[in-house]
Amino acid sequence: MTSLLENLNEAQREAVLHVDGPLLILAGPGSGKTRVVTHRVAHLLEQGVRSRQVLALTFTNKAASEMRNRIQSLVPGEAVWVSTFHRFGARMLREHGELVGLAPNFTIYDTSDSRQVLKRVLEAERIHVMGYSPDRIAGAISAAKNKLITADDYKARRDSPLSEIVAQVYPAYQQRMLQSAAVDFDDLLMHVASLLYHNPEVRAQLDDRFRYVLVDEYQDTNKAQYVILKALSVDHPNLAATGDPDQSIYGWRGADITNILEFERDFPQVHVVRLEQNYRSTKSILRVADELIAHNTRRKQKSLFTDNGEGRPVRLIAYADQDLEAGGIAEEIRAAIEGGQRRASDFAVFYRTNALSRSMERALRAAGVPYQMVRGQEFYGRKEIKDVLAYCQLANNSHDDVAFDRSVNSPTRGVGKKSIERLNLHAYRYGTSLLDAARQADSIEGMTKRAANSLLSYVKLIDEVASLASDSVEAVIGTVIEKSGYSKALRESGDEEDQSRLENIEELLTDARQFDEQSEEFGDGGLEAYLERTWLVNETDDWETEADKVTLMTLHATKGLEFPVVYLIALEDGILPHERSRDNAEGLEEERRLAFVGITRAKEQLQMSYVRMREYRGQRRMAIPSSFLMEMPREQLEMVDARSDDLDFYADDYDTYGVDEQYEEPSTQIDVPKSPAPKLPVAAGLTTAAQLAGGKSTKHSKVSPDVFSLGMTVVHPEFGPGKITALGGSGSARKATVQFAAAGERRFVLVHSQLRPAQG
DNA sequence: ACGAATTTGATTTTT
DNA sequence: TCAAATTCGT
Repeated sequence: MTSLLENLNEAQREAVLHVDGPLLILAGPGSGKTRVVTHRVAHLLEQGVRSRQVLALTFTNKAASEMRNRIQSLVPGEAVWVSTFHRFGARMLREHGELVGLAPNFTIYDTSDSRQVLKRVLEAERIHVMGYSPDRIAGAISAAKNKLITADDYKARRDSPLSEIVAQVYPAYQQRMLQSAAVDFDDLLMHVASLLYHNPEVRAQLDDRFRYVLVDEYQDTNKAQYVILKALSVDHPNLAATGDPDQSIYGWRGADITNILEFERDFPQVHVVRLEQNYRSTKSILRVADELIAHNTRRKQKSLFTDNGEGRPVRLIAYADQDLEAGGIAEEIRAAIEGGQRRASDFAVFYRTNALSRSMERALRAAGVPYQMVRGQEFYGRKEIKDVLAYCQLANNSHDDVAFDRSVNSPTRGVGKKSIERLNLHAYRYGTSLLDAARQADSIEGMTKRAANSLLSYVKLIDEVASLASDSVEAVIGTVIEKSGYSKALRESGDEEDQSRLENIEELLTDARQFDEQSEEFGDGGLEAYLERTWLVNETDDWETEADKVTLMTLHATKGLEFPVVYLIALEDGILPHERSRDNAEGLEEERRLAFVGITRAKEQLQMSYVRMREYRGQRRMAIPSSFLMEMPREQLEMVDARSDDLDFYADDYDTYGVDEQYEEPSTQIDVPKSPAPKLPVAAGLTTAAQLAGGKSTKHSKVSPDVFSLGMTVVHPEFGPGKITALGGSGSARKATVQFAAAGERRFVLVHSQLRPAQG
């Protein structure tokens, strides 16, 4: 009991001790929010609240699993339900979906799947799109759903041609989705909100079941999420929201900052706690952030403070162009690493748009500095993975026409465009699914004998897969891969790319096996559960945090993270307030928050920069410094003009921040290296061929994933000796990237790999 | 049905 | 500029 409150400040303690009634935790950056939330859950359980009655909702899987783990370590053995909003929505719809006309075995379409459906509908309904792209139309539908405007409620506005299109296509799209027993991401929330609204008994039942609801990042909730939360907090109004209006950066995705601004109005008896002490950044960094964000109007007054040291002044540099900017930063990072003051992983470079990473990447590569980009390329989104999963989806839900489309002719089996067209017509005419239409392939007019036969054997395969559904997922996917001829086609292809596709498919099989093992232990397995995971959990959720590499990412991706040294680049008009956002006040404020979020990620050092000339879409253009720079305490910034050649930034001996080691800064020149810097010794420490010999004998002995560490020399029976260059995840999810002497770089899921530490 | 050629259009992207 | 998406040609 006492231990729970140890090392908490006054405000944190207040939040942790709050039990009944609504609670709003306004948590500034670096204020120990997660600690407060997890400790509060532990405290609730100590007060006799049953763990089944607690529901914690997050936006990302990463946040959910972090919270889950931290609660677990505080109160072992207690099963609190921590979930993303969308997974929660999916779970509710599996139970109560019939109330909104949804079959329980529904499929969840990702963005590209639902875009596919939309295009179909636009075509089938012969809707004049008047030059609006499907993406644009989909965006409008999504926005409507986020605002909880249903297809029936949607009304076209006279002044908006786009809304006229939406008014036509939205109902048709929604009908098509329901027919296919499918939902898109937005539906997961909208359907739940709607069923809670229309079914008072269900609402009451769930309100009772989830007595204590916690929400993370409340500033990012949209209307649908707001309504869900509200509905779960009528009879038991114990909603605890944590968030920070100043970090609301997803307005463009439907997040409504009003939710957090008006929480107190929505829940009159709310207890408000402000977490204002920052444990992350130096005073100078915090001051810059604070002064900038003070220019926003839609916010809650907070006064951030820190006991940390003053630290170095925040630097603002003007470079001549982007290559000098990137080169200067890369060189500085290289020097700090080489001088031993910093590790590569201490550094992060943030930018507004992905396109800005290019020059930075080039410069880092030239300087021989290892880096990683947090990318959006997700494992389950890869073509081959989606292809294989489509068979499973269809076996699970025979109405899933998108899955049919995707799988019916991949690998190619002689069912071409013409046959599909006839099939479509038939299905449309008789109102059946494509799969059911295919069952009657031989009686469809115009269908060639060849195509009909192919279709019938395809249907047979799907039926067989469906009959396996109660088996292990591994068996299901294994069957698909073999009997569909998918792996055969890849094996026989000479294409290099197909080779890696094959590997990915094998990784999928491994992933399925891992899922089977886990569900054996904890229950809740089966094909549908597995599919749901592929739809709602993407692999980028655990990127390699342990890798000793410089991190490059967009500002949006930085939320929740921190780095000792941060470079914020391209602070230019039209880029950081982005040109598409700066016209309206609302948009401009969000851009400012984006800058605020970026700045407050920095622990010890922050450098902001802009250039005078930027190459943009092929055009060289004069760049104007961001207006945000004028809103910062300029007299406290260390301003540097990189035109002068002999600058010595660290000539003065600044107070170094806080408890940290006082390190010596190299006196770095800002001018760009004239010749490429020497490459890092990547292959250093590799095992010799002699050490390899013993490797194979360890092949089947189990090794705990925890024995592996960064930089460790390892041996693989197939690929030989290598060195671990990156590590991520923990337990059975622990993954490693290995640089092999002979076989290049490869990634492994450690529990399943044959990777072993090298002996000797 | 595939690869080449060309057209287009271009923030951010938790799910 | 440049990459993705569509169309074209075989």
